[in-house]
Amino acid sequence: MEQSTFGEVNQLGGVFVNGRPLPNAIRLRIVELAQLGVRPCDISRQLRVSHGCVSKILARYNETGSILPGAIGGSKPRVTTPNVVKHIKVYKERDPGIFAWEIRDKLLADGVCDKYNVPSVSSISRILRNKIGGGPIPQNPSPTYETKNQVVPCTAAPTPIYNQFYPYSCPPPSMPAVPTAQMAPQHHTLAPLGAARPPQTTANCVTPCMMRAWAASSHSVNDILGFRGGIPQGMGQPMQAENGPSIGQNYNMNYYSMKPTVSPMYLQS
DNA sequence: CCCGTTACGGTTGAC
DNA sequence: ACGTCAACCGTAACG
Repeated sequence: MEQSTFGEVNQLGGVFVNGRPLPNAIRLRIVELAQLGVRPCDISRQLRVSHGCVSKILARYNETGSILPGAIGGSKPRVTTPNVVKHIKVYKERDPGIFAWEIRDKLLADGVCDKYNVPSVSSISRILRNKIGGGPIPQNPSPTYETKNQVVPCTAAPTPIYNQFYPYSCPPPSMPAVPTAQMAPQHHTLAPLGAARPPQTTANCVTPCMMRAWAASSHSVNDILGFRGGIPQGMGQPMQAENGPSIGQNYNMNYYSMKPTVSPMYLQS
């Protein structure tokens, strides 16, 4: 976008792009160094990444097994699925005077939704207004009124907690002014840093990234690995899918063709 | 000195 | 087409 895409320089002399994740190669290097026993403070200095960032990336890796950043932007998955709308419609038809909060309770009671994915009262009202045409109904007497900070992790029946594919977007792992020698390619067989990581189950195992499982950003894989035709940019060697149990396994190769137009932040002006 | 946490200014993408 | 919103980002600073 703007010239700021070229990056800023932090106190350690490292280059970063404000608001954007660090390149994958550096994230990977952070984890690798940590596994070699390098202290976080030394990693920070060596890679010229703030210690807070090192701490965050390592903590996340320990927790989720993934080095990748979370999905930026987007919205949570819709809770007003056709099924939910259908039920709301039925409730409204059966009892035209029903309150939105009553519908909400009913959705819970009937098992249509659970507490995590039940629409908010305002959402229900909007559904009634927009999709059913029932006009606004009172939300008033609701003690459970909530429209904000509604956590909707999609735990309803068969919905997986984690995305099948790593959904995150990330710039390609190339970064000017960072010595590529420091990002010397490794054979990535990273083990968990701690004991907290759940075991990997299959070669295609989904790394449990709790953060944003809903945003299946279609350009994520290209972005994540910086793949253009299969060669990761900024990496000395291609990162193969079979690399280790924890770094490359989140991606489905089919993703590569989903959205050819990626935004390589570190390559564009 | 080390490191976990968080305010801040920023980007992103679905709605 | 565009604005809003809520997610995420890394840095810097604090404790």
